[in-house]
Amino acid sequence: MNIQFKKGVLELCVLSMLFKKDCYGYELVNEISKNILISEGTIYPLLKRLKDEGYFTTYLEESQEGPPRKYYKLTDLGASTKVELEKEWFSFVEGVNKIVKEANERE
Amino acid sequence: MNIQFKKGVLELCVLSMLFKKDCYGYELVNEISKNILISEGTIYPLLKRLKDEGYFTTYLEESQEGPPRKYYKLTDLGASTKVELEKEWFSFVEGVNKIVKEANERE
DNA sequence: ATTTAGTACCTTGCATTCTAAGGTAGCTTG
DNA sequence: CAAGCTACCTTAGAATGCAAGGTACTAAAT
Repeated sequence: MNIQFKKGVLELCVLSMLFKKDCYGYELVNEISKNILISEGTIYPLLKRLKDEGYFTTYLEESQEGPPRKYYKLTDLGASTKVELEKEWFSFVEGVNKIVKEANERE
Repeated sequence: MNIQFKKGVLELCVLSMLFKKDCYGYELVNEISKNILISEGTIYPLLKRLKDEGYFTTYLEESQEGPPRKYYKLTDLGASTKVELEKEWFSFVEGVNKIVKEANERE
C-alpha cells in the first residue's frame, strides 16, 4: 500500500468512523485497516491532534477484555468538518481521475 | 485545496501526463493545475527524483517564446509504473469511499 | 505460578513530500 | 530598457505516516 496516498485522508476516515458511532483508538485502527492499512503509531498522535483542535471529546469505559478504553465522540465542529473534508475529497478524486482518464485516451 | 491529499498522487499525475505525450516541466505545472493546484517548487524536485529512478529520459528543445524547454519522455519502466500506480490509486480510493459511505449509512 | 498472547494505551525519531519564497535567464512588447 | 511572460531550478520549512519502542490489563496455556 502506497504510504503517501494516505496523507491527510486518515483524518477524513477517522471523522467518518466517529460520525457513525463513538469508537476507541484501537478499534479505529482495526476497522480502518480493513480498507486501508494503518498502524497505531499513526492513529494515536492523530487522535490527540484532532481532540486538541476540538473535533471530539473523550470518555473512558472499562472493558472485560483488557485495559479501559478511551472512546472518542464527535463534536458539532467535528461533524461539520467531516462534511467539508468529504466534499474536498470527492472533488480531489475527480480531479485526479480526470488526469488519469484523459491520459488513457491517447491514440 | 487540501495539501495533504496530494502526497504521492502527483507522481501518478505526472506519469499519466507523460503517458499521453512528452511534456516539459512548466507545461506539466499548468496542465495538472487545471485539475489540482500545484506549484513549480513541487514539480521540479519530483521530476528530478523520477528521472533519477529511471522513469523517463529528457531532451532539450528550443522555444520561440522563451528559454529552451526540457522535455520528459516516459521509459518502459515509467509506463509500467504508471499502470501499477494507477491500480493502487483506484483501489485506495475504493477503500476510502467504502469507509466514508458506510459512515453515512447510520440510522 | 509463570509465560504467552491478545487487548489497549502511548511516545519518539525518521522519512517523505509539498510549498513558499527566492534566484537565473530568455523572449517580446511598449 | 523596463515590464511581463516563459522556463528552468534550489532551499528551508511544515505536515504527517511509520517502525519501533514502552506500559499495563486480562485470560489461557504450560
